[in-house]
Amino acid sequence: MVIFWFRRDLRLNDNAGLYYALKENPEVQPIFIFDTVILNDLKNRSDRRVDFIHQSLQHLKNQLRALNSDILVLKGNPVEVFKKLAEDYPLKAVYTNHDYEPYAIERDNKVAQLLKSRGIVFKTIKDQCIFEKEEIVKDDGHPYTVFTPYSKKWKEKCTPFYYKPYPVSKYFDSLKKSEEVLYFPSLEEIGFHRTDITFSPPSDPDPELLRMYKDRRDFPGTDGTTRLSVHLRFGTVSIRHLVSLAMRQKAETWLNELIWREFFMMLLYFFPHTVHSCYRRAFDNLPWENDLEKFEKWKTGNTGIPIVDAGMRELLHTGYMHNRVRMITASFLVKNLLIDWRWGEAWFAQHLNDFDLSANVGNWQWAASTGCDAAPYFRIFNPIEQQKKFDPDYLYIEKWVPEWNTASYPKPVVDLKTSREKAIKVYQATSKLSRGF
DNA sequence: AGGTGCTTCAC
DNA sequence: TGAAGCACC
Repeated sequence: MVIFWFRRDLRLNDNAGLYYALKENPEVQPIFIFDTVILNDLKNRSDRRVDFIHQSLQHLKNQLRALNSDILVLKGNPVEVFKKLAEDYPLKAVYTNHDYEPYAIERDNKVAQLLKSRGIVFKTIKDQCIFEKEEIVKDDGHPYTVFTPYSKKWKEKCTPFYYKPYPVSKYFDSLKKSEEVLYFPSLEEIGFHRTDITFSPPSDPDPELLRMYKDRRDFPGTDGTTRLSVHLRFGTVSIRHLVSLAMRQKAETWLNELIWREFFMMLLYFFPHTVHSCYRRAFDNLPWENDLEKFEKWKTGNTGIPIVDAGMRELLHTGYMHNRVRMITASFLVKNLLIDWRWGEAWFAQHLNDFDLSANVGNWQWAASTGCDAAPYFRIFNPIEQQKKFDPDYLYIEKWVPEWNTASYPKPVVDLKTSREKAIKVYQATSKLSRGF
């Protein structure tokens, strides 16, 4: 028996690993494992991401049932699960797509070792990005740490070959037939509850939206973005498909966002320590104030700065936050409240439906001026100026902070002018210190 | 993927 | 009086 192991690639169409599994084997059983190593760490039993996965698995199951096949859904530590599978079935091979996060690499190494020791082939394939690992590096072989030259190389290399879809349906006959419906554990049995999230398969972004993306994407009160991030996160949409759309529509700015995603994936692969420490090591010595009361106000959207509170409330209420507002709230936490970017990163990690470790760490370090190609430390967003520019009609603020203009709305938790000046002073002192002054 | 303060120059 | 340019943070 041959297994295809779904992880963050929850789709049948244009799935590289599934394609090779089906093409190279006559009978393939798709499986998914609710990884308890990951799930046990989740604080909220009503986690929207687990619900999203559960619903997309139901969708996959329906599609597979229509093909007289099914998906085997299991729960446990994947290493243990495969140990048992190898005992129960005459396993020949396991196919899966590459996963680049530190935990995933460690887990997959263990699984590979276990399978190898039992004579089972473990085959992994690139799927979640166009270029992975060291496929885009400088001519001297070192990784890029600046986005613009990276993106230039990326675009030069990205011929249509790289975003051609894998015609998986050609080999659907290789899906293992299943007369009986396989057992599908409920969310409750996984240890979680239903939430307000609804999964539906993504549809292509409107060409008009992609055409206007450059000019409309920065306004959180209007629908100027594709809202595809959660689908990219769980692989319910194919990156090759999105890149082919971007190329066809000549949506340069939108394509750059897809490349930023791969830039951050590449950086995490080369610099896994940046999950815990600053890429620019000098800033590991920043004297954060880490005021718990201020942090609480930031988390719940009660800072007294309308655009910041709107963003934080949108996050808590929906698991989503507009990207412009992610930058504003992050800059405010780090530069105006002088709270460690890792605290903010952890909060976003806990609440963003589209949370991806590489993008979250990369963007937080960008905002904190501690990362690769980061904003210089003196580049500090003024949330009032940002609001005037990007939510001039208070559309976004009215939606999330309707009381912004009343007496019941709190006074700002810090003075923007003085906190800004303090941040510049602290950053400057820290970077000077490390240069030996 | 910025903001501030100051200068200049056109009303 | 205010937009536009610029240096610096």
